[in-house]
Amino acid sequence: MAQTATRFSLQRDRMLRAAAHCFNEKGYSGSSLKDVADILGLTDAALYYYVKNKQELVYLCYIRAAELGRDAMDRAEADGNTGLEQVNLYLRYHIEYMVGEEGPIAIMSEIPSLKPEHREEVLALSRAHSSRFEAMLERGIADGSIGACDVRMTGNSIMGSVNWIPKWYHSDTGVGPRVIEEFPRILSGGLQPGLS
Amino acid sequence: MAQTATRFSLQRDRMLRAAAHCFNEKGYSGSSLKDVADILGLTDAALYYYVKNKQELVYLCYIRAAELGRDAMDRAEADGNTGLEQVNLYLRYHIEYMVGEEGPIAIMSEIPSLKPEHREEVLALSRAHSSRFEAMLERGIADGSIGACDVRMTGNSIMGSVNWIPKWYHSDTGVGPRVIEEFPRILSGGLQPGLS
DNA sequence: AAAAAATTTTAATCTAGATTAAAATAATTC
DNA sequence: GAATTATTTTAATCTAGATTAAAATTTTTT
Repeated sequence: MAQTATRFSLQRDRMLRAAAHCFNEKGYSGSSLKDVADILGLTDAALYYYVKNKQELVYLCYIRAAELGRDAMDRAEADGNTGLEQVNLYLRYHIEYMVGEEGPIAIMSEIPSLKPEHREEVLALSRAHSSRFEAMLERGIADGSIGACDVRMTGNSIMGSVNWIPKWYHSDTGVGPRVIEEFPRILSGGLQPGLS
Repeated sequence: MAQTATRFSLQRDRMLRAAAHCFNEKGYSGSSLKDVADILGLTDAALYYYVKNKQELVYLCYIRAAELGRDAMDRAEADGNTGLEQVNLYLRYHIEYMVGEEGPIAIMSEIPSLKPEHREEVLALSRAHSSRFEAMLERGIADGSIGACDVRMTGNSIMGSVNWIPKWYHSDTGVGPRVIEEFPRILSGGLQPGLS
């Protein structure tokens, strides 16, 4: 999965996680390169050794986010049998990435402000991800593990919920890593009583 | 609800909606005052007649968002009987605001980059809103309309989903206003089959 | 441990876009 | 319709923070 980890690629990866942290916290504009550099104990200028400019930094964060999302999806499809199982596994794996060692993962909230080529590329990845998720839902409907629903909207709804996690999850505040267990249940189980 | 609508307050309201549109679309940084002004057919400098600076513009957008959210909550508590009914009504009302005449409503994604006083004020409103929603869930658990769950996390989960709506909802693309009907059902119904 | 390559810093610039002040126009009041 | 008040524009500034180039340091290679 990871191409031979050189000093360079490792440091760059740390950088992407630091950037994701800042962007999730204070937004793209709100985060200066100095904010990111501070986390790494570097000077802002040093970041330019790893990326061409700030634009590219967000872009790379988004690519990284897309890759991890895809990875979670791949694993879920491999490991789950029914559509519902796959959905639950996907959620679990993706959330594990978000709140675990690999995290934080950047929220793709500013795709429109990327430059055209980058925007198109990220959008394509993002759409592909949504499509795969919708396909999972359809699979579940077909095999009877999921009730009939508008997969487009259900997908949007669940993905939105997932995307927002970094906004309220901070390992420090009481919530802790039980998200990993709870979250898939909440989303796929709904609020109905008597089903737990 | 609306204090006597003067020319000034009407124009300012238009301005807040234009700003919300830009911010939701391209983020705070990504949106220049010129972007906002263009929507209104004004010059960027003209905006300063209505707000002190860009900071205050976001701040006001967030206050407006909080007020509309509170309003939806008030109405839901008044109109619904069981906890589940209230939750569903709240979702419906809030989403109606988002996608209807009052919309768009700014996504509060950059609270941390507000200046301290503003940040505290908005955070307080935001927390109050979450608390009320959690209280609704507890009410539902108590009256048996909602199954036992971690209200904190369930609240975060559902609110996240709602907050993300403006990211994918655009009246132009196929989705259309059926969100209003579908969304509450998806969130409170979950994916289980045989319950529709 | 000297030489070469990789990484980081220092110290400038450079720039988009926020902000301001004064002038111009439009709306309202008398 | 003249005077007053409200709104908008024009034309400058002003500034944070991105970017760059050259020098300094650290790491790796031989």
